[in-house]
Amino acid sequence: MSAHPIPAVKAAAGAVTHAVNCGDCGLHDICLVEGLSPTELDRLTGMVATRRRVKRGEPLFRAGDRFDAVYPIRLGFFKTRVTSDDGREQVTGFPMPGDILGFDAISAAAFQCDAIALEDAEVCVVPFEKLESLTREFNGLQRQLHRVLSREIVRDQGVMMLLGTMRAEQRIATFVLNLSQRFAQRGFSPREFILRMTREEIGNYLGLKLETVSRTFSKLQDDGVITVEQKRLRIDEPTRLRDIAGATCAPE
Amino acid sequence: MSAHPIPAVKAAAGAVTHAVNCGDCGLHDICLVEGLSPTELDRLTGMVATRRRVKRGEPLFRAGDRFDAVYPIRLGFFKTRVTSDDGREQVTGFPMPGDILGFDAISAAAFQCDAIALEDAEVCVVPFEKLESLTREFNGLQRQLHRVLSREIVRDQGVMMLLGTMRAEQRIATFVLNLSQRFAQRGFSPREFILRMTREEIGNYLGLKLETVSRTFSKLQDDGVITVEQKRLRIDEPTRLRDIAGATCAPE
DNA sequence: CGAGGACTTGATGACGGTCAATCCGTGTGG
DNA sequence: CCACACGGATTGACCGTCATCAAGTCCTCG
Repeated sequence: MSAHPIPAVKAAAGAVTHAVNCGDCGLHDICLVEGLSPTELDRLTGMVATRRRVKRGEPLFRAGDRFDAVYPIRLGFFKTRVTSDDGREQVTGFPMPGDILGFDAISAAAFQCDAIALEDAEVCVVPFEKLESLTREFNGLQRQLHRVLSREIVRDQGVMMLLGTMRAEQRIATFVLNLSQRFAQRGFSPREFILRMTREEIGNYLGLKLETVSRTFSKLQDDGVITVEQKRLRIDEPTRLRDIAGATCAPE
Repeated sequence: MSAHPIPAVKAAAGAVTHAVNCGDCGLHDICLVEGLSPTELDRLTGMVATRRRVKRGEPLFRAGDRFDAVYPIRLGFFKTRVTSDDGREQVTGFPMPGDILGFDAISAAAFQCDAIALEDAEVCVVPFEKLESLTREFNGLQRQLHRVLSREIVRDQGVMMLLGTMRAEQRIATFVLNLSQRFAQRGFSPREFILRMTREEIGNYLGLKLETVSRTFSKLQDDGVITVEQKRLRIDEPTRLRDIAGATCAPE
């Protein structure tokens, strides 16, 4: 994988400063930007002076790190995971470009989960204090921030439904459809995409073991519903996949 | 169970208007009120002109209802649940006094879950538009609102951990400890309390069947860790219960 | 006081977990 | 450039946990 060109600016380790324009970002509908006036957009853009690159496998932040910014994703897949005191891990999501990382950190002023890049990635750095004060000026931005926070809560409800009530096959089908929809929202093919995460990470997220994930993929392939080879996945029969998922409220 | 006295004021069905004082509420640390200045408190109180009573088994709201207020709970236990298109249900929480209902509704301007009273209950009615505009005036209140929203997200992560990685016994132990802590926060005994929900509701929340819940309670009782008789539960050996729960990050 | 829901307990079986062997693809170093 | 090593993925055999089905008891509430 080719390295990102190194920007010719002086910057803190892993931090990059360069021209940012929220209006040109192409992730409008998903990020904070939806429905803002030009003035609001300008001010938001002015605030996001910094970006940060994260290399594959590296954490953007870890549970316990001090919170002072949220991170809209520009580029690349992440996983978020929480770890219990006795060492069990739970993957809580696979955020992708347009999603915003860090909202779990507001309540305790410290991050509650790890955010690990699944591939070389880039995020915007939005200082949260500044964002808060900006939302006091602009109703539209405030509204949007609350919407995004609430969307996160709704997403989590969907994951609970998934973990609480679904069989293995249903979980996998739901997971695949969810990815498909999110790719579609972002203008990518909903029919064919790359799984950036391992079977183990998928399994952990879905409350299954990696062997079960693998077996279930194989079964769905035998049934002609999908084609999987390694990380490449194609949905051959969306309708049947949806039937298997059971018309569920897919998380996110 | 004796009926609530009917207030001698003209009010919408199920709605009651009477003097409210957030400062006297006794749910400070949990609700929106924490750390507000007297002025802020006054204005918040002024906004919460209405309370609403909900009878046992009745919904405070249902998925799809139009959103215009959030509901801090004054009195009584609720359950929240989401329902998938194909009819599966998932209980997503058991909010109690001090918790606030309705944040899932912001994103789509409609509630995404049902909130059902598990006993006769009373909530404050906080019109969300007014709350938003008040938070634009008062930093403290804004900060607190964001904290509460974020706390909800963190709570959900804990539930995912529970559903994704724990065995039945561990789930039950975690569930009991969680209730215990929340009772303690509210000034009630953490050692002995009433389970307001049925075994089936507990099971649904924990991703187990009601028989498994019953059996697991019985086993923990045989082991001398807790005493359960019907809805009454006592924790006899907190330490062992914590061991079983596995020092987990207990949701909420 | 009666009826129906809630709870308990037992017997059985299925789904997914566990353990293990093998294959594959990728990236690394000689 | 090739060989090898290692992590990831697949597949099989077996087993355990929890779901399912069923019967019976006990509260609770009307």
